[in-house]
Amino acid sequence: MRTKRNFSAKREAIYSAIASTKCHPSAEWVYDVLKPQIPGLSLGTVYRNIAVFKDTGIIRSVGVYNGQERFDAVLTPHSHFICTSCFKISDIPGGRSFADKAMYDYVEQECNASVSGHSTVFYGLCSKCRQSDNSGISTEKR
Amino acid sequence: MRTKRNFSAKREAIYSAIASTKCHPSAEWVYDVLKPQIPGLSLGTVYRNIAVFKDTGIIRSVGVYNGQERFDAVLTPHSHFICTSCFKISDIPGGRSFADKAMYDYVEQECNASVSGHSTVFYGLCSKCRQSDNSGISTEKR
DNA sequence: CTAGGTGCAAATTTTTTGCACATGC
DNA sequence: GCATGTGCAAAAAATTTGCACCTAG
Repeated sequence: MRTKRNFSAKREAIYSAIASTKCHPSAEWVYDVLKPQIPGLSLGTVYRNIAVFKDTGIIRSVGVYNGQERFDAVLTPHSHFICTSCFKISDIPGGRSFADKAMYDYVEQECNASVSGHSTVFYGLCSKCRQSDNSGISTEKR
Repeated sequence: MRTKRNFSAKREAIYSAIASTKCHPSAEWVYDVLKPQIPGLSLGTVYRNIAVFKDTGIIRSVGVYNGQERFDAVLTPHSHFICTSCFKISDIPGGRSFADKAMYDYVEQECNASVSGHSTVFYGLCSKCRQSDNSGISTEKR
């Protein structure tokens, strides 16, 4: 019954590409990174395996930014900072989650819902984008 | 110089459709709602006007869920609850923002960035989806 | 042999855009 | 007349999917 987590070599490679970077990659990023090493790799396979990982729960979606969904293999609670110019996503150190059980209870009561998670995202300009100061150019769309 | 905020009748209608609902609509929702009243309305116009509103800052994106970007005309700080099954988005009453100036400072230091905003999203199952209990079916994709 | 995994290309879906026309001032 | 707004349809872009094949066990 194999490793129980990853199966084929490609699946393994796709997961480990996601897990071994801090950039919270998109499917295309994974494909672009792996394609040189694994010439016989197709984008569809990347998407299909990412779907498997999401279902399994071994990766999470960080959200869709600039038209691409971004993923994270780190499952411990943490928050993100997202640059609105280059869409770089960074982890916020310290592992603060910005909401405790009391807040979950509050939301459950107020919304009459069952809350299973939350996410806090800070946005602004990363250091690089502040320097190259694209002030007038505005945040690119797609 | 007209009203200075909204111009054409269609633009006005599009903005007010967004502003007068609590559902945090998508472009398509706006189109579907307005189309019967304004038969000569095209989806492209809805998208173009929404882009104008975002640039102007009179609406904000709540994020992309289930493949569609959702918008909010309420600009005061507040958090959202999102049902992972039906993608209904609700405001969380109380206007809590879950992050203060101290946190902004912390993130700015740690990430070496300039932070201009943040958003907190709780997710789970809304009351309706809990009842119709789709437990096994998992959260639909597109 | 069987099931799962994959390449490939076509299809879907959402959003953007080019162009010609309309409208208000 | 001019700038802005718009319909329409085509284009883009990201993602999903059908199908045939292939390979490990």
